[in-house]
Amino acid sequence: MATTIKDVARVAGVSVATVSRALNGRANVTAQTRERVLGVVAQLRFVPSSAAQSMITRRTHTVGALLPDLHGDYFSELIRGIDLAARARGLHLLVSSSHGDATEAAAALRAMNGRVDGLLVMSPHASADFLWGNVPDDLPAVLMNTRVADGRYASFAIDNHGGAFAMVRHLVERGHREIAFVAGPESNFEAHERLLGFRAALAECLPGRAELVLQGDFTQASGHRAGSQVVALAHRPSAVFASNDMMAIGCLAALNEAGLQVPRDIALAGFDDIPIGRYIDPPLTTVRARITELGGLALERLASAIEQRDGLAPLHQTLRADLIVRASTASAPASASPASASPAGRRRELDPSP
Amino acid sequence: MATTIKDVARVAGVSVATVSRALNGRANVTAQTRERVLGVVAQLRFVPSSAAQSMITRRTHTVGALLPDLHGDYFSELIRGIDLAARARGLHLLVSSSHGDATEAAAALRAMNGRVDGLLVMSPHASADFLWGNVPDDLPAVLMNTRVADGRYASFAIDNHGGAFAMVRHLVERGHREIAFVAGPESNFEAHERLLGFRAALAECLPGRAELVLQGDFTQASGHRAGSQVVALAHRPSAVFASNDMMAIGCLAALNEAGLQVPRDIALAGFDDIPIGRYIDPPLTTVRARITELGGLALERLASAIEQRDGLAPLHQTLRADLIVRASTASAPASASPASASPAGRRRELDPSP
DNA sequence: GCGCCGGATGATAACGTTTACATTCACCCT
DNA sequence: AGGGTGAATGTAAACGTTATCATCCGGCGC
Repeated sequence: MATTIKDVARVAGVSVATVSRALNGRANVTAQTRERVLGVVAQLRFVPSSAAQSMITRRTHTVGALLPDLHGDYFSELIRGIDLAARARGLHLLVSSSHGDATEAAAALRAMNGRVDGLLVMSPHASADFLWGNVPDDLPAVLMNTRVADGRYASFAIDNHGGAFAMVRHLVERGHREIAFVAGPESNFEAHERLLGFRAALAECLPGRAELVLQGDFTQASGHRAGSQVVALAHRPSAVFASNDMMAIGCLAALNEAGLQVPRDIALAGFDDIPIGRYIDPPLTTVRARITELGGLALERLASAIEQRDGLAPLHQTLRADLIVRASTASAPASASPASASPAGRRRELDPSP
Repeated sequence: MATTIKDVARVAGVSVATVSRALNGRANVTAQTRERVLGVVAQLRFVPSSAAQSMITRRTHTVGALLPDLHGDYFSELIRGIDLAARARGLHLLVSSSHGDATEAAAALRAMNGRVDGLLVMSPHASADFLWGNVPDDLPAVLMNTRVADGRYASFAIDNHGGAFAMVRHLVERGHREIAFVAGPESNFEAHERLLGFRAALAECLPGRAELVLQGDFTQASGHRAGSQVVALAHRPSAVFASNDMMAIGCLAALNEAGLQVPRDIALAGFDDIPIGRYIDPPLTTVRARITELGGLALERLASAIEQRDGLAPLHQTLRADLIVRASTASAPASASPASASPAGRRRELDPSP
């Protein structure tokens, strides 16, 4: 039987109201009384029941994060960004992930109801209807990397399209004309955007070329398979652009196993800029998706939506995705004329930030 | 103003007690009544207030996880293991991490009070006193990879000592006589255990040799620094054993930059078996720390402690850490005689599991 | 035919806070 | 001097559930 505010009141010789006021730092309590109360609180090791508190204040000081998965550096960084921001705001973080289908995601969403003051949603299942059906109207929510763009929710996204576009342009500038693209899972919004960016760039930079798209699912294993497929092609492309770093790394392994050297024999690029990317050999050219920042921004946004219920405008913000050129696309292919050595306005590997 | 159980009762024309019974699947409710109630519940989109529920039942159906950090694959896998097991048990997961010092960790611990039914603790600050002072006596807790071994809490740990020992033995069998060890942060319990395992193996397999220990902090960057130090050594060791994979990968980059080839010029080994390890070039010999499993087991254990309050015996369980031999330690150093080609009882890279 | 039994349901008291409102009391102003 | 003022504190009503006990009612045994 845990100690309650009544025990504190009794021992301190005051009423429960005074204890509550002293604890919550209300003004109208004598310094002397407050001190006595706080002393008793410490002595009894009293901790207010957050259930009772949130029942009456309707605040849980907790936000929920609905994630599709937890595999790999990507989500680890995302959670880290969210957690950091949440801690700074004094909010707790309830995570829920690994739900295979929409039904499971809906159940997870519903189960969070009442436990959280707001919701951070990153889910391939997050259609507008889905959210509307499972999130109470008055619960603030912020979307991350989803296709939902109606006016109801604020949302943040990486510029997947622009990033993919920039990467293709970079490869073309390096002299590549045959670029294989390793796609992510078809149902995934980000994967789709990256594919569209690839296509758009292809249409603009290499008009008329047939596109070479290999199917992957964002896992290293699928990248490895794609790499093997590339090796087996009769007419081998001079560059492979994997739509995330994990697949690029899997692909690299397959290429190496086949005796191909990157970038001498074939160029390789990824997407995300996961920390590991700069430590593999060769360091991976990629697109920096600032995922930690994405998580942090989304949480900040959610926090202010929670604080001032009236609600800010449900703005959609896209985070720039910068091209990071490293050694894996270093030299032009033998068949092509060397491109300009160092295009301006391109980011080199200078910054020490993770 | 959310709908409450009273609204449901009013609309369904029954008492709140009956609604509660119908919702909780109690036996003594007519099928007809239950159906009507459930119909109204669906119609009103009623969701019970978990605050009110947990206030009276004293159950939150939530467990808290206190982690030291969230960087990298290690924690990502740990959280995944915990989340998977929690979902299977119908428990929610409240994560808290990134607390630099003991004071912050204590605050995090205290803030979880009342929000969770149990605690999963992995913290370098988790001394016995620390826990005793900040965790209520009646709150079940399970420790992971900590030095606390008194009888109060159940705990799980990776066999860091045994894993490090096995790795050194493997390297010695491969003919290595000069093995550099890249240590983790000094305050970290796991890092310490791995160092002790290294020392013990050295004492047994290469008695009389001076040990070569480089300081690291489990980050890739520190591994890179250690690699540079190794390169600069007048008398270069024939193998580097980094006490986690991330440092090994950083180290690999430094070795490559210096023109050294692994394993031809120098052997390299890590610890943890993070997923990325098998996709780098060369694939990394390492020790498999089954972290996902660790998280899952710890949660299972906590869940049963929560269910039957009487409390199981506070047993301590150590998870075997298997040696995984890959290419990064493939060939014997030029100076040594080739060891037996394939020592029995050693694990080869066969299994497809992550 | 009457009392009893047991299953369904209702009324209501918890649970531990916060907060609106009431009370007390010292002090000050006219 | 007397009433008004305002700060400190107390009282009690919420909050939305669950659980305990009471009540009701039909059926059944004697």
